[in-house]
Amino acid sequence: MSPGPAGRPAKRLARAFFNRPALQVAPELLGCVLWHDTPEGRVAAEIVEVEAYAGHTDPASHAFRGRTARNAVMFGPPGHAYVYFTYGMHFCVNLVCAHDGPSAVLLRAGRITEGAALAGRRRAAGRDVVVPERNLARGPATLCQALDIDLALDGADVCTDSPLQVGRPADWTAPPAGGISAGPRVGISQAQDRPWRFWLTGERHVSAYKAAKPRRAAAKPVAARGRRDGTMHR
DNA sequence: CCGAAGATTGCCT
DNA sequence: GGCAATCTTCGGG
Repeated sequence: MSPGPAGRPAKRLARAFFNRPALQVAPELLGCVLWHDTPEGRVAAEIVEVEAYAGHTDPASHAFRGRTARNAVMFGPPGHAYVYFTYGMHFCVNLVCAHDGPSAVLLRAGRITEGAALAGRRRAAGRDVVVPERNLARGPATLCQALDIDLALDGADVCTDSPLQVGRPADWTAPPAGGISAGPRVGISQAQDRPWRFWLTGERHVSAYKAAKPRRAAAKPVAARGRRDGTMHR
């Protein structure tokens, strides 16, 4: 038993919990609590929305095309955090599942249960705004910002002592009282038909669904490409 | 080496 | 609803 967030004792999830297919683990993470201890304090969140990503059989998975420097953690043992950087400014966090995948569960949204003031400061990030409680961790990148999760935690073992922990509250039940919903994953352009996104039905902290929309290619500059010396060509 | 897309977010119209 | 921001990663030539 590890000390969970104040007022809501949580038992740390064992490695065996993660040593299963992501599709099986994903819905069971709903209602569990993720927390990150930093010098500033602790921020904890109840997980309300997740997505499962399989390995070789899932074109939407980062691991689909094999191991690279970025996704290396997904190819390692279960129970570790796979954190990646995307869109030039955002982080997303996954929990690695069964080794024979590789597979992982993306944590998409949470309800802050401890450290809301700190989370709010991080989310405001210098802007002169007050982030509504509902939006503190409503989306994979905002969840990471609220909990200060970045590449320093890539590979962190959440099943042993690490600043990042995941626990199951003492009052956790499966299925949750309100039920679980499933639907297509957000923001992907491959395998959009697989209903591998899971969320707590009716939970207000679940992110708003946005279908993947291909971005128009950036307009090419009028100046010719491939010539930096001003040479014109036709 | 270069180009294009990306498991997104937030501001603007 | 459209799209800019911002840069890493990856695949193709």
